[in-house]
Amino acid sequence: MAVTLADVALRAGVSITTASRVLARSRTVSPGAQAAVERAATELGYAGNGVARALRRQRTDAVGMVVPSIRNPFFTALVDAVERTLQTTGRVLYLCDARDDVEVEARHLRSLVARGVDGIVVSPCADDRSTAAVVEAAAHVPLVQLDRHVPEPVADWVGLDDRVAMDLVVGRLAERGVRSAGFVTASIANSSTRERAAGFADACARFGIRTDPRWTVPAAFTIADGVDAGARFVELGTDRPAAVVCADDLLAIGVTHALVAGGLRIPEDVAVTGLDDLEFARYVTPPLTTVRQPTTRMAEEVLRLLDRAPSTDRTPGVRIALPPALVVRASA
Amino acid sequence: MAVTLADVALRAGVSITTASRVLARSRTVSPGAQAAVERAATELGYAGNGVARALRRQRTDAVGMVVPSIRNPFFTALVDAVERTLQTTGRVLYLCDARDDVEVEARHLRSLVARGVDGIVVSPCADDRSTAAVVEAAAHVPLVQLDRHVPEPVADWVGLDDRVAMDLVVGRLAERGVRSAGFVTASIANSSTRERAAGFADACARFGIRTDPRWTVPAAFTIADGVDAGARFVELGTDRPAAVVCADDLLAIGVTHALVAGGLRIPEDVAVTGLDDLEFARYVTPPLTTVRQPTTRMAEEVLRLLDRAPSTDRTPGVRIALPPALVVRASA
DNA sequence: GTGAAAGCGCTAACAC
DNA sequence: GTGTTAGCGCTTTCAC
Repeated sequence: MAVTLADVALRAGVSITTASRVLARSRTVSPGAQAAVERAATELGYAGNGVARALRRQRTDAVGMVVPSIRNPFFTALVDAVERTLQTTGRVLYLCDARDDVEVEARHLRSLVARGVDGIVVSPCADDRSTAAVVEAAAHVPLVQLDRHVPEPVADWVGLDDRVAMDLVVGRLAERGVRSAGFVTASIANSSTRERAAGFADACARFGIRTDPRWTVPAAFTIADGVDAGARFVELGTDRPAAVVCADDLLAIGVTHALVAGGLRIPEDVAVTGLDDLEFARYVTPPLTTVRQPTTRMAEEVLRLLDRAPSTDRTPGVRIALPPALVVRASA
Repeated sequence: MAVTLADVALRAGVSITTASRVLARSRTVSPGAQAAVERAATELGYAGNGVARALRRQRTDAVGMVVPSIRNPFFTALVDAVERTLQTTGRVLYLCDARDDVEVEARHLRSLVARGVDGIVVSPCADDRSTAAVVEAAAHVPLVQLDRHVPEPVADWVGLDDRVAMDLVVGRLAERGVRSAGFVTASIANSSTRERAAGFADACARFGIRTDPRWTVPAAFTIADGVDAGARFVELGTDRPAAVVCADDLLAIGVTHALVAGGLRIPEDVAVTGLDDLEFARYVTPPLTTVRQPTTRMAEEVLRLLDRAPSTDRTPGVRIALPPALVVRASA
């Protein structure tokens, strides 16, 4: 059996309460008792029981995070930022990977709630199909959405201003004299894909850039799907647009790969843009012109919202859209 | 306040015990009571309290995992594999990122132990400096090391047969007629770096490939450090080796980038090899020749060891080295 | 088949 | 400053 507070107290010759007080630093204790308890604890290898502690205190000092896919470097960057920020408050982060599956996502959400985390940060993998689970979780514990969000304003959200992002990208293309552009995105319905598609269309209209339904290629947020999409543009021959705007960097990396394989020069024959600014973006050939997401800033805002006292104005559905920054490299 | 079992029982008109039996499916209950409890539970939105449950049952059905860096795609691939395997047993995985910091690693390990996870999977970021924390955690809960391991045989380990991996890579180079090779690795002391360096040296000796201290470049497991290392080889001019063997794919990607930027042709002027077979490895220019780690197999073995009944022969320090597979692409 | 009661290990009143 | 007492919400004997 694991050693308990009672064991420590017994050995130190004090009451359980006193032992608790020194080990949890909750109140001042006489130097003698202090020393005795500490000594007994180390001698016994006392590790504490966080489960009992959590049950009694009704809090765990842990926050849960659920991301659509841990294989997507953008989300790991986000996780990294959240962890780093969280660490300053002495809490730990439990990360769960939904693996792009709403069922798995729902399971993780329920599990985190049941485990009594003090808060949840989630990027719901799919719009409406994620809604029920997010609403359910939000009913039990403070929850804020990061990057993606479900349609209804059931919980706060922090993410990128996708409209501005698309504006920056398309504006850059216009500046280069591009007059026609295609769009590659993930076909799954979620807030990111929707906003970016709409933003792309608007921006093209504004800058007088021609678009065409045949140039809108649905995929998933993976390099492999980007390769497939890129191949489609190669097949198009001279009917292809002067640029391909991608909804994220993974797709752009794949598209780039396929276009180059198809013998096209980037950006001379086709310009390519991404979105995220992954670390890899600068190491592909040619280096990717993209838009950077302010992940650190996002993490800070998310935790600020999460820690908002429940008493203060809990207007649910606060939306914080952070501004992106254009990163010009060689691809466009 | 959250709704408890008592609330459900009250509303269903049964005892707490009966409600518990229905909700935990622990014993058969009369159909009437069964229905009443289930109805009351949904009406009240009962979510259960995993903390109380865990305290009483002395288990959490959760396993913790600590990786050196979530920014390294190899570890996320590993996490993915472990999660996928774990899911089949109905348990959840809590992932912690040590961010290459032994202090953070130790904190996470302690936190997981205190939180009563049923098991821990850890890839210790640094050899000896990780030992104390790993030993401490292993003393409290079943623990197995994955990929990296601390020097002492304090806990089981599952990983790659690094010697064989280096043999495959160097053998491939020899096959191509390479007669001299440099080595780029992370300078931090851990089992992976040590084994791979030794394996490289041995294999070169066996295949009659010349090495040189000046060609051994220490770095960290990042693309950026690979770029720096690659630049060093460019500076070497004609003194450079005919091949650069990298201890992982991130380094190889960076080295490739720098060599190309330096005007060298790969593999004609310099061959480059990696290790891991990240998804990204096939999309760099030129596609990377590397060695694949059997992540799925690793995950299975890790969980098998973790779930070994404590009663059975607990010979600590079982080491399972899985065989790698050479993946030949254009870079070597 | 059902319920009363004990208790997992800890913290927080509340006395002293 | 210290200890006694009463739970946190649940599962599990043990009677009925």
